[in-house]
Amino acid sequence: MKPTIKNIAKAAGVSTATVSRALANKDQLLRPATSARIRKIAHEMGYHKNVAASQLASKITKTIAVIINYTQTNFWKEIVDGILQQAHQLGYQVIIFSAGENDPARLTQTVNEALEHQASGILLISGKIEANQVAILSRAHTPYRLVSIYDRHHPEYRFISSDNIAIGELATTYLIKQGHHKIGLVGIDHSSTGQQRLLGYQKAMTAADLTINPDWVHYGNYSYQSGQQLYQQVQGQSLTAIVAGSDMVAVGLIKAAQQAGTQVPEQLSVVGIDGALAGEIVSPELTTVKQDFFRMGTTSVDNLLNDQAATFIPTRLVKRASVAKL
Amino acid sequence: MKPTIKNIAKAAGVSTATVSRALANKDQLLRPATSARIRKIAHEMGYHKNVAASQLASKITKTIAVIINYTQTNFWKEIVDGILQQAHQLGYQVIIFSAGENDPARLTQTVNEALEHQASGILLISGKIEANQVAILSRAHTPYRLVSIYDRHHPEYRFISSDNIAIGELATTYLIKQGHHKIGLVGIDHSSTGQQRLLGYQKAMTAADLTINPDWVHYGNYSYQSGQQLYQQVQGQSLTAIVAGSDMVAVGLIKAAQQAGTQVPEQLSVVGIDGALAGEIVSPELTTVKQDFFRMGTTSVDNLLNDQAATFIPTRLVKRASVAKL
DNA sequence: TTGAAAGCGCTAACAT
DNA sequence: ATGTTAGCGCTTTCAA
Repeated sequence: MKPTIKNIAKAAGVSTATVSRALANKDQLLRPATSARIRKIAHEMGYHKNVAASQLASKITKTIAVIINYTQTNFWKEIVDGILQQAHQLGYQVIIFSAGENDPARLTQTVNEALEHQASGILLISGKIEANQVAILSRAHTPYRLVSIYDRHHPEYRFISSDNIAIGELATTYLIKQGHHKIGLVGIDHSSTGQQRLLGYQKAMTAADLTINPDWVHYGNYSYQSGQQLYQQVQGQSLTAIVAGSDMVAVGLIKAAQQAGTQVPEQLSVVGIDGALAGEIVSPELTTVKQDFFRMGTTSVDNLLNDQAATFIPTRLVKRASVAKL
Repeated sequence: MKPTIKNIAKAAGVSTATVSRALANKDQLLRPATSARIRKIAHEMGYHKNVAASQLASKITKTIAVIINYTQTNFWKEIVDGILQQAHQLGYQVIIFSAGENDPARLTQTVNEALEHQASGILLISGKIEANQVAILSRAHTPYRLVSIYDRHHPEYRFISSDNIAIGELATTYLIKQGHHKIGLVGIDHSSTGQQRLLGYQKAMTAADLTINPDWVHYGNYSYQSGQQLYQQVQGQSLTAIVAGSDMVAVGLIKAAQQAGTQVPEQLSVVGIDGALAGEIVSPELTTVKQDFFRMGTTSVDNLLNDQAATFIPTRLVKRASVAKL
C-alpha cells in the first residue's frame, strides 16, 4: 500500500491535520521542528500526495486543460509550448486533450471531458468551433478561451486570435508602398481567418485607390501545396506582387515559380504572412513564425487566468527577403 | 453550485448509487428506462462528473503523465504528438509536465509532481537522467519509461530508445558499400547516444578492415550550427565521405560546403542519421524524421501500458539524396 | 433492479 | 501549535 498522511501521522505520533500542514509548508502554523520531522518521515516512507484527494477536499485544481483540435498544419505545437512554459511558471499543471481532426462530435465529447477535470480554465486550440460547443463551455462557468479563433458573428465568444484584418492590410500596404498596383491574394480559405485577411487586403487596396480584380483572389488552404498549385493560375495574370495567405503558401509559390523558370525576386514580389493556420518551420530563417505562436501560447494562459477581455495578437509579416533564401 | 450526483439523485427520485451506475453506463445493472431518464436529467442540469472524486473513490486514473525535459532540438513535440494520439485511442488522458531545460533539481521535483497524480504510467522524455531520479520512479511502483534514453551502464532502467549502435553501423556500412574508405564521423557528443553511434561506426569500419584515424571523429551537439562549424575542421582531412551525427548536422555540413564552393554530391558524400536528438523539420522532403518520432511516441504508450521489455526503435537513415535537395 | 452506507485521502473550520 | 471532526463527490460492497 502506498503511504497516506494517516500512516505518516501514526509514525510521527501526530494528527493527520498536522501532517497535512507540514506537507503543505504552512510553517507559520506549526513548530518548525515538528514540520521538519514530519517531512523527513514522509520522505523516508516514500510518500507522494494524492492529488485527487487534495483537489476534492480543497476544491482547487491548479491545472489548465488544453484541447487540441488538429489541423493539417502543426502550429498547435508552438502554442502548446508557450502554454507549458507559462503554466509552469505560474504553478499550474497542463492536461492535454486531443480532439482528433475536424470531428465536431468528438470535439464536443472532448470539451465535456475537459470540464470533468474541474480545471481552472480551458484553452481550446482549434480552427473551427460550433455554437453548441461554446454553449457547453460557457454554461459550465469554467473560464475558457478559443485560441486562434475569432468569429465576428459571435462577439460574445471568449477568444484570443491573430488580428487577421490588420495582417492582410499590413502585407498589402507593404507591397503598395513598394510601388505595386496589380497585387494578388493567394491561398486563403473561406473561414473567418481567410475572409478577414481578404478584408484587410481590400481595405489597403481601396485606401490606395487601386482597383481590385476579383480574379486576383485565389482560394486554397494555407499550405505549401496550395502555393505550388495556385501558381499556375497566377501565372497568366500579369500580377507584379502577391500577398500569400500564409508563409507556407509563399514558399510554395516561390518554389513553383522557380521551377517554371521565373526569377521571383525580379519579376514577382511575394509577401507571406503568418498566423493561425501557418506554422511548419521551413528553415532556420523562418523561426520568427515559431516565436509568434509561442507568444500566442503564453498570452493565452495569462488572459485566461486573469479573465481579461478578448485579445488580438499582433502578427508579423514574413518578408520576401527571408522566404527567397530557400 | 455545480450539480452533483446527489442533486441529480434528488431530482430523479433515486439514490446516488443508481445515478452513479447510470452515468457510468452500467446498463446491465439497472433498468434501461431508469438509466435513460437519469442521463437526461443530468444533461439538463448541466452535470459534469468530478474526475477527482471519481478517481479517489475508484482508485483508477486513466491518465498518462508525460515529463518533458527540454532540449535544444525540439524532437519532443513529435513524440508527444504520438503519445497524444495513442493515449486517446486507448481512452487515456495525458497530463504534461515541463521540467525546464537540463535542470536536475527541477527534474527531480517534476518527477515527484507527476507521481502525485497517481497516473497509470509515466513517460519521461529527456536526453539525460540521474540515478536518484530513476530511483524515485522505481520506488513509487508506478510504471515508467525513459523515452529516448538508453544508458548501458544501467540495464535495469526501463527505457525506449533508438538503437544507436545499429544506426552508426548502418550509416557507415552504407558509405563503405559505396566504395568509400576515408569516412569521418561528425557532430556526435559524449553522451551514450553519441558514444553508441561512434561504436557502430567503429564496428562497421573494423568489419570492413578499414583503419580509423581518431582525428576523423569530430564532436558537436547534433545541431545545424555544429555541422556548419565543424566543416572547417573536416575540410583539410581529405575525407571522401562523412557520417553526420544527425540530419541537422548533415544539412549544416552541406550548406557550409556549398558556401565554401565545394560541390558536395561529387566531392564528398554525407549521410545524415536521425535519432533521439535530431528532429527539426527542415523541409518537406525530410518528413520521414517526423514519422519516426511519432512512432516512438506511440510505441512508448503501448510499451508502458503493457509493461513489456525495453524497446529499441529502429531508426532510418536520412539519405544524402534527400538532404542534398536543400 | 435499487438503496444504504462506508470510505477513498485529503483539507479546513473549529476547538483546545 | 496541534487535535478533532466533518465533509469534498464519487464508487462500491452488501442488503433488500
